[in-house]
Amino acid sequence: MTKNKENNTEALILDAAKDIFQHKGMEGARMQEIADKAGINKAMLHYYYRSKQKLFEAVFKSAINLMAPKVVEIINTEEHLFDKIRNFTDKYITFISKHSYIPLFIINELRRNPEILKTTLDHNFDVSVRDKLREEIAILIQNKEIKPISAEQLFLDVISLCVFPIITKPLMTVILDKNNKQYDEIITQRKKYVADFIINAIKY
Amino acid sequence: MTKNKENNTEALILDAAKDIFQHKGMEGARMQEIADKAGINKAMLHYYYRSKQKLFEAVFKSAINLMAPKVVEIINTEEHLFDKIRNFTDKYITFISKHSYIPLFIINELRRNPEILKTTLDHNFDVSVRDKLREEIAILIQNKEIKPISAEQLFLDVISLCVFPIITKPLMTVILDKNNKQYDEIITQRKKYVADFIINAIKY
DNA sequence: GTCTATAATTTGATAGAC
DNA sequence: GTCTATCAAATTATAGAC
Repeated sequence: MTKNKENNTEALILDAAKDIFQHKGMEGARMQEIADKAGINKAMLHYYYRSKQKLFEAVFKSAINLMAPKVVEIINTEEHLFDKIRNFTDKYITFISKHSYIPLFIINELRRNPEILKTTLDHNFDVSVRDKLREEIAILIQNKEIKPISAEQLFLDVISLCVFPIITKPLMTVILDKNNKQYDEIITQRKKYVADFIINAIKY
Repeated sequence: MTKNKENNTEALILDAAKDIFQHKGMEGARMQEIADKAGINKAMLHYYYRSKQKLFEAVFKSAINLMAPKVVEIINTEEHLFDKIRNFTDKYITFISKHSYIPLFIINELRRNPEILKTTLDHNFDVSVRDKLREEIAILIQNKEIKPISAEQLFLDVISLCVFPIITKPLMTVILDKNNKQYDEIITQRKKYVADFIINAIKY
């Protein structure tokens, strides 16, 4: 069937493009390299995606749509905040470790083009999710379960502690004088460590 | 004097190259753009630095030599750990805010070329600094002033909480629904907030 | 839909005059 | 040391056969 073949090649190209773009960025990536990785001809990239820019945008959207739901998913559960934190740090560190190139890819592209998110993220991360977290925190503060902190700062803390040590692995292995395996073990330990750290920091 | 003129043009080129490379990366930067910014001819870049790669390396070394001493400086004081943390987070967030493009520049280049640090950083961040921090933490644990934590994890915590929210500003303004000014205010508040957060997390 | 061949442009680098 | 002019290579994009 023609339709299957179309989808197959198109998906093949996108997979190859993800790999190359996410590792080398927009400027560092070469269309020829993507074609080679996909095992097809360079002309096909233009047949399906018209230009390098359009292909890149498809990859970027795919990256955003992979990452954003993971954050929302856990915030939207009905657990106690402390359980949310434990769940999130564990799952998110595992997830980011598997896709360690994606956060940097997103951060970099956003610096090049700060507008690109406005057409992509708004639907995933809408007002209700933010408000829900703010309310939950407000109640816990009232009940004196946690210290008076802002939801924004806590959100930044959680994401920072999970993501930054993973994306800076090449730097941190040198600074901390660890080999790859030793550093991976440090990251594994963080799955539990970070949750305890945060909860100790905010609880009364 | 000829010598002055030499240094002047050379420095002019390096300044322009810092600006362009640190914002656009190795592949995104254009020699022509650097020449324009320096107000001189493109041929001059090659006269002083021979190739794009060599010019880039000069910029990278300059970035490392700007960042690394700041970390060592504060760790090497004789203050109590809690004061070190307060001092460091305050000064480091201020410093990184002023040079917000440099951390990402270093992280990205290290991913492209993980070997480059071995000839640059080793002298700045040597064994004695690491050992000193480890010892100090060991003593505080023994004295039951802080919970039993590893120096490596604490180091990662401190750097992550300071740097990540700054380099992800374009992403976080959208997620948290803040404008530039509001987000800068959040970062300013972190100068005190982060220290309290960390100390609460580790103290008995 | 897929391929080969090639056009069109960009860009790092150099030659050579002053 | 500095400039103009130009080369040579790389790279995106397209034309056209099958």
